[in-house]
Amino acid sequence: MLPRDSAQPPPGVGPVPGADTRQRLLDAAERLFAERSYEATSLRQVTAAAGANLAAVNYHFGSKQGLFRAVFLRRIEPINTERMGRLAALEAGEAAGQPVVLEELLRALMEPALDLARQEDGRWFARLVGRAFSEPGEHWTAVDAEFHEVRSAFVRAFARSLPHLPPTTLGWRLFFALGVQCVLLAGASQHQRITGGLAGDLAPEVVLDELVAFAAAGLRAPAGEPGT
Amino acid sequence: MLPRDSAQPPPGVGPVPGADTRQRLLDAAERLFAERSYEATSLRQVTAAAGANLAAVNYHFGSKQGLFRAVFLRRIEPINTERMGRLAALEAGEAAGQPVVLEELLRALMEPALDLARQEDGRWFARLVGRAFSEPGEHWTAVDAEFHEVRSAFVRAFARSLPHLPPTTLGWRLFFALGVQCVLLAGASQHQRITGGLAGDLAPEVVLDELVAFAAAGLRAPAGEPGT
DNA sequence: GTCTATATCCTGATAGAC
DNA sequence: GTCTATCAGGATATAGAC
Repeated sequence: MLPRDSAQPPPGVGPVPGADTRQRLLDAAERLFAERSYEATSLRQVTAAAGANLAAVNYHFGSKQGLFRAVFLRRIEPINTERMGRLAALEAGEAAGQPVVLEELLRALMEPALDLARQEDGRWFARLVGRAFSEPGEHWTAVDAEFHEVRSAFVRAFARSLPHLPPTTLGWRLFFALGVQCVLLAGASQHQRITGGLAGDLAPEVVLDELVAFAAAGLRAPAGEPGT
Repeated sequence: MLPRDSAQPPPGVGPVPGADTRQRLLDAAERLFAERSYEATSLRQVTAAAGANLAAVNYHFGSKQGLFRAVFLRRIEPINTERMGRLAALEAGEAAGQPVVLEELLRALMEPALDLARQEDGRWFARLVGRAFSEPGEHWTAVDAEFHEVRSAFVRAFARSLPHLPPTTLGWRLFFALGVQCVLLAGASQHQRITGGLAGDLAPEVVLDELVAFAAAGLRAPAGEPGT
């Protein structure tokens, strides 16, 4: 009997004097899960930051994992929809005889997520989702299915775009390319520390260009590089 | 008055019937911190896995963070020593007129850590250290200083090896290159899931080659890639 | 829908006997 | 060095009044 996705108060009513508890819980949890981590964040911290009651979490989301799942689904669904739309557009052109340029495929995959990172209300989520790659925990495996469709569709598209690569090589390079994207999402704010302050800040649009250029060059690297 | 690094029982005595509690605690904590996470691991789980008493953690390491720090330092110091040694060798050749090849610089940085990942007793630590890049938490900032020396030495070497790159571009690309390494350390076991089973398993030596080839190509990508 | 109050359990840390 | 026992507090989750 949880009001999962139902019964928002009628729109256009104005400030809604305190009715959007659900929304405020999602916002607060998103920020805290990103800033600390899922395990390090307590429901007490979430409800305090949201100005809500402790019991509200269980009422609206059933459990802490349910809260995490809701935080995650709220933002990943639009992103994945946009990714699939862009991929479909590229594939339509491909069917019409226009071969897909690797850089455009990378942008179709990465730009929707990186766009979020530069919007004020999406920065926390970007940091959070960047850790999906490497952070262990049940909260992640419980939402892993949301990646499947996009992942396999893009893997197929990359395989068509790089037909000369042996499958195992392609697999590892895609792993690297997806990994760089996640690392950027998770840690862009730390890059100054990591590179020893070598680079100044870069405008976010330029960072996307850098990311795409780096990943494309890596994917296109000559195969069979000799060792030491 | 903690026996931080003192008084191991005399070597050559044999099984040491139960005297190496400290070592067993480090091993158990390393595995659990890597498998779950620092926050998700309780000291009770650690001591149970180590066959030790709960109070032993506080006796040997002072606190949970002290335990983490000890787990970390035990392995990172030899790795960083080897990295600096290899870098010094490359720089000696450089001073003698032999320019440093980018791939060799990358191998000097990455091979010591990836070697660990393929040794039975280093696999857990590899997974753990791979998350240093993106995982938040005080336990990480408390050991961050251990990276400084190696980081800045290699950043300078990369800058000399890629003199044509503007500093900001170099900064981002190094961020990406270091990020790919961490992603591989943290998630090599997950790469099958992520790439949709496209790639079979690859022998670890070959993975290093793939990583170096990918990162080198990314670092050398033509600058000023045009946007969409 | 929102609240108070509470149940149940686990957390890191410590005191002090052996 | 290792143990038992325990402290003080925080964790998730729920029951039930309003």
